[in-house]
Amino acid sequence: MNVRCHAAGVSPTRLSIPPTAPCCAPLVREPLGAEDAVTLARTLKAIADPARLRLLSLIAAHDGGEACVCDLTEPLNLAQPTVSHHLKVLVDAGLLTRDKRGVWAYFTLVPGALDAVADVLTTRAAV
Amino acid sequence: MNVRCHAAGVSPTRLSIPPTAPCCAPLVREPLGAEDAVTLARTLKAIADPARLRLLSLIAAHDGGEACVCDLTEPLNLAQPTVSHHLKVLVDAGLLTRDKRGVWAYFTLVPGALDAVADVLTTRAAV
DNA sequence: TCCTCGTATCGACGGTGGTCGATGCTGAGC
DNA sequence: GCTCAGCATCGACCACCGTCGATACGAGGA
Repeated sequence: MNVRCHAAGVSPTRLSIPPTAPCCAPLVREPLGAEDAVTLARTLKAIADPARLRLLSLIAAHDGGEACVCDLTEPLNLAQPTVSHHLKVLVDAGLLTRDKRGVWAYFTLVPGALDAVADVLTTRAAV
Repeated sequence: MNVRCHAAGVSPTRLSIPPTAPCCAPLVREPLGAEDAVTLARTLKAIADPARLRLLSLIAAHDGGEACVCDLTEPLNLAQPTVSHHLKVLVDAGLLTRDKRGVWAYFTLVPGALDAVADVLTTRAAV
């Protein structure tokens, strides 16, 4: 039903995004400052929702690592405004990029964004 | 002011806790199921708060990797019931352990709990 | 026993967040 | 021009969450 979304098949413009550093130093190395805590919490709040976690997962697993809203509404069983709202939250958090091509809006994971969050949470020594 | 908290100096009982696996497979490998998403989101919601992030950080950086409520109230500039509430949330999420010795309650990071969350978020190949 | 201290629980308040229907906007096609 | 499809925004509703004062509980000491 959503096949035609990708039938358009415009060649995607690959933009190189510098790996985002959402915050600060590893959580367990030194006491977290108040401001850093707010910043990191803001990013984590964006991920800490079942719908948004599934959105990230669905987009990552989708063909080409990108998906439009019409691909995501059905598997999440949510209304279109709700999905659009969640996607906006993820974009504002720097975890997704929106690429509007024609009528469709394609969303892609920002490379390194999730990893940066994971690094802050890791208690093991960094690579 | 809080020095006497640790003046008691009871030898801590080191309990070996099996590394907790909060959820599931890496987020970006395969579409996340609805139930797994709820589970993971519950854990992330516990971390996605400035006060709780600082609590985790303060406890990790504290002497012996443990701290009591009286150590945490002042640096967070929060009332004691609020700190106690946040600690309860973290304990319920499996991120902290409460060890009540006498009048004081000592909190410790659950080893591997944060790492498990980080692993799910990581997009890189696991070690 | 009574008192004190550290902590947990309760109740209430205000703020925030997830959800949806209705509506507006913008390309694509006729 | 008009219409339609895909998406964003708005407004409203309801639930949940963070915070605090008041209070209860339990252990230690006088």
